[in-house]
Amino acid sequence: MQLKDASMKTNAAMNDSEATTRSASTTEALRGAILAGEFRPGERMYEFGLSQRLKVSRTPIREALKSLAGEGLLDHIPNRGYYVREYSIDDIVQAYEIRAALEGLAARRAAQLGLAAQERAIIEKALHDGEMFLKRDAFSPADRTLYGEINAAFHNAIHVASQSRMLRDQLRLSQQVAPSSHRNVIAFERLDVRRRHDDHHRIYEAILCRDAGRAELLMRDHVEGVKIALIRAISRDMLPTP
Amino acid sequence: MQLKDASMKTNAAMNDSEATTRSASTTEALRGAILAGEFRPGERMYEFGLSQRLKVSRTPIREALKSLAGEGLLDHIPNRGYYVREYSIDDIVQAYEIRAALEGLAARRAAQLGLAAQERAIIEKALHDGEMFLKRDAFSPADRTLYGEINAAFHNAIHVASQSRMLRDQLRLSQQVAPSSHRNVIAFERLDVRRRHDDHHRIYEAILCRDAGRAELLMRDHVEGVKIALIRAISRDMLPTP
DNA sequence: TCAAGCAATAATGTATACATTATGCATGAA
DNA sequence: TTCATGCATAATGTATACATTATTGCTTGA
Repeated sequence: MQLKDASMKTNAAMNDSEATTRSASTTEALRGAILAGEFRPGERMYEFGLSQRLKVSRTPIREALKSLAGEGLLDHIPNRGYYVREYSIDDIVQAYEIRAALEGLAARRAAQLGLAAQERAIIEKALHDGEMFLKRDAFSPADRTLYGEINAAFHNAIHVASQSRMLRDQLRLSQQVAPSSHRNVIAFERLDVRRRHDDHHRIYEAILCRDAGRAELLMRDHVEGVKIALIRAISRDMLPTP
Repeated sequence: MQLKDASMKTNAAMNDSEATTRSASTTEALRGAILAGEFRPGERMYEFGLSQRLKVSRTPIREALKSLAGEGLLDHIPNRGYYVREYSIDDIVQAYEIRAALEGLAARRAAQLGLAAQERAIIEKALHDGEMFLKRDAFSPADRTLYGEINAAFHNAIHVASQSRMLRDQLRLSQQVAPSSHRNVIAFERLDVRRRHDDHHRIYEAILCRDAGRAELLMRDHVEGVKIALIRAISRDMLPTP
C-alpha cells in the first residue's frame, strides 16, 4: 500500500497540489489509491488504520469515505463500515452504455453551442497526437497510458464544450468505474485504436459542421464500439479458462 | 422552518422510518427540507444552527451535508460552508435532457430483459390509476401531487426493470433537481397530462413486445416532451413580465 | 459435540474541545 | 472620505474522548 502522507501542516513544504483541507487531500489520496487498485474489491476500509497510514485523525478520513461513497467507489453499511465497491463485468458494460448515452448528449450540445477557439485547439492537438501515436511500431504498456491521456483530452474538451456542469458530473460518475484489474482487459490492438481514432475525426467534423444529430449518433456509436470491444475481449479471454 | 427532531435515542418511540443512525436520519431530514423548498437557493447551511434545530451535534450534520453535496443539492466551499445549490431554468432543462437519455436507456434495457410479473402489475396499476385520474373534472393543486405519484410509480418500475444500480443512481441524480419553486412551473393542463399518459401506454406496449429500440425512442421522446412543455410554460410566463 | 449465551474486544457513531480560517467592524493614516 | 490594517467574533476544520454497536471467542449447559 503506497498511500502518501495526507497531512499538510506537519510537512514543511506542501505539494503544489493545492490541498485546501485535510479532508480534501485525504479524499484525493484515497480516490487515487482505489482507482489505482491499491485496495481489493470488497476490501473493508478501516477508519483507524487509514488514519494511521495517512497521519490524520479519523475525522477527515470519515469525510473522505463519505465522499467516495457518494461517488460510487465505496459502499457504506451503517455501523459496519465502508467497503471497496465491486464492479462486475456486467456493471462495467452497463457503465459504458450509460456513458455512451451521456457522451452522445455532450457531443450534441457541443455541436449546438459551437466550439470555442481553445476547445478547437485542444481537440485538434488530441487528433494530431493520436496520428503521431499511430505511427509507432508497437505499443508498450506505457503507451496504453499515453493513448488513454490523448483520448481523455479529446473527450474532456467535448465535455467542457457541452457547457453543462450536471452533464460533466454525471459523465465523471459513469467513467469512474472499475479500477485497475478490469480496466486493462480492454482490447488494445492497432486496428481498434485506429478505428477509435478515426471516430474522433468524424465526430469532430460533425461538431464543426454544427450537425448535432450526427455528432450525437457518431459519439454514441463510438462509445458503444468500445463497449463491444470490451465484450469481445472478455469472451475471448473466457474461452481458454472454462 | 419545519425541520423535525432528527435525534432518536432521546425520543422514546422512534418513527417507523427505520433510522439506523443520526447521520442517516439527518440526511433524510435535510434532503426532504431542501426538496420541499424550506431553504432558499443560495442560502447558507450553518452547521451549528442546523445542529441546534435537529438536536444533534455537528458531527452528523456535517456528514449529512457532505452526502447532500455529493447528491448535487448543496455546494461546498472549503472553510466557507455549504450552500443550497441554485438551479437555473437552463440547468433544469439540461437535467431533463440527461434524464431523457437515461430514461431511454432504462426503457431499452427493460425491453431487452423483459418485465417481471410484479413490475408488470405495478405498471398496469399506474396506467389504470392514470385513466381514473383523467376522468376528473378539474385538477386541484393536490391532484398534481397525486399524478406526480402515479407518474413516479410508472417510471420507477421501469428503472427497477432495467436491473442496473448505476443507471438507477444516475437517474435519481438527474431527477433530484430543482426544489419547490421551479417545479410547479410545469404545465399541467388536461391535454398535457392526457398526452403524457398516452405516452406511457405506448412505452409499456413497446416494452411488452420486447421492442428495445422503439421503447427507447418513445421514452426519450416522452421525457423530451416534458422538457418542451416546461420551456413553453416558461416562455409563456415570461411574456407578461418583461 | 454442539448450540446458546455471555463477556471482551474492536470497530463505527456521536459529542465536544481545540485549531484554523474567514468576516466584519473599528481604528487610523493618507 | 477612503482605504488599509488589525483585532474581535464566528464559522468551519480537526482531534479526541466517550457511546453504541458488531464481532469474536470462550464458557457453559444440554
